[in-house]
Amino acid sequence: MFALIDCNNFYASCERLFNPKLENFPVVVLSNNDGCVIARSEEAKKLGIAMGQPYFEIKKLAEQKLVHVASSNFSLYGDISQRVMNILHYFIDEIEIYSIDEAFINLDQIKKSDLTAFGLDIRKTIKQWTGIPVSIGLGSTKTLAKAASKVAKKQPQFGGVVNFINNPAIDSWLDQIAVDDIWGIGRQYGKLLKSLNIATALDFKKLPPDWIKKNLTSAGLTTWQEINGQALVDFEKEKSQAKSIISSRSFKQPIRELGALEKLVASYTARAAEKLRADRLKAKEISVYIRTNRFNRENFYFNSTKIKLNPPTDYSPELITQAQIALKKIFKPGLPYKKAGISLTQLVDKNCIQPNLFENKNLENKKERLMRCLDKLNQKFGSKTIGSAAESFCGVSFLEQSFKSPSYTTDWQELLLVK
DNA sequence: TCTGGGGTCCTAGGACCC
DNA sequence: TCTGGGGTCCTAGGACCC
Repeated sequence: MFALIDCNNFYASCERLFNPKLENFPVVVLSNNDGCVIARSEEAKKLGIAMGQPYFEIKKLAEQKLVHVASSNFSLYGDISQRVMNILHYFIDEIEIYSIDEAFINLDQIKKSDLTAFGLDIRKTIKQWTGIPVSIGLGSTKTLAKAASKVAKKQPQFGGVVNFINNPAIDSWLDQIAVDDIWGIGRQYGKLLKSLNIATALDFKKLPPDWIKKNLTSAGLTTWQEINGQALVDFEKEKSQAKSIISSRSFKQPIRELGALEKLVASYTARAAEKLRADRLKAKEISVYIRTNRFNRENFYFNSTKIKLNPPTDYSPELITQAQIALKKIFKPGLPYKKAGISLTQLVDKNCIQPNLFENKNLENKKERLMRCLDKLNQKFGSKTIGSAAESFCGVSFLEQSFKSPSYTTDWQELLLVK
């Protein structure tokens, strides 16, 4: 038995915490470069603003309807997320943090007769201690718990907690959940299913498994089994080791010069390398990609290439050197590039690496100490305090964030002032 | 004019082997 | 004219998640 705790409209709710005037007003949060809408308050949803909609499409509406528009403030959201997760830990030892705004708990470890009341208690405490509203769904599988949390979010009469465990009405609720709202059914499968008149989670539940396997592959079959009450997706109490680390950005204005791209790729690589070292991993492979505007079909250019790293490394200068070599291989002069990114793949535990017979132990130790020093300085004095000259630090920002709220809880300079 | 970022998993098909 | 059978491994692309 599982419960899913899901923060409502999380980023929008975070923006409200320190700006209570926004309560009952529409709020949206934008992606990087203030490009797309990535979170909406209930009021904003009611205005018809869609998830992922480009900001320029709703700008007029937002002005007319006094929508509060916020650029994304991930240091704030990350910190509030931690506070919510800490409260869950207060109730229970083991939680599975599924995303920045969601966590599963395994109810088998709860010795309580009334699980719904337990959920209500969690919800009330999170709201009281952080100000963040959450929805909680309980189910005999993770997929059912997810579905229950959707009902909890949409049906206020349940006080934010819906229990599907031993619930005789479960099928009538599944009949009210759109098929593409099921965890594991996305846009493409949703389209396919709807074209066959399979509109709700209940319709999906009744499909023959062979058909699911054939058309939605094995992952789809797992979803079907979970909807039918067979728990296949395990509770994961330990965070699994990362398999890849990605760092990429779109540019507000297109970039044509190789030099500028080199600097950006270097800084993305430095950021990914920092994460790599924080996770005590090394990479066996680095890949780089660049692309032009994907909404301009005629002259679209995308290319990527990868380079093997032997031996595996977490040393920023080496990674940056290789990233720039890769970039030069795929760079075509004169194109208006809109995005570049790098990814580190084939990650291995840094302590489980076959050493090179001819490696210079002394030099390797020096490199490691240099990286440790770099990470410490950047931690203490702020990111990008020091770094590789290849990153330029030229002061040119390619990122636009016109509506960013202060980092109220993570930066001494930006604490909330109280009169 | 303007369109995010960071992940995981599965599968078909192509390369290779004998 | 006609051209086997049984494997493994890798990767690109496509699905999904938040």
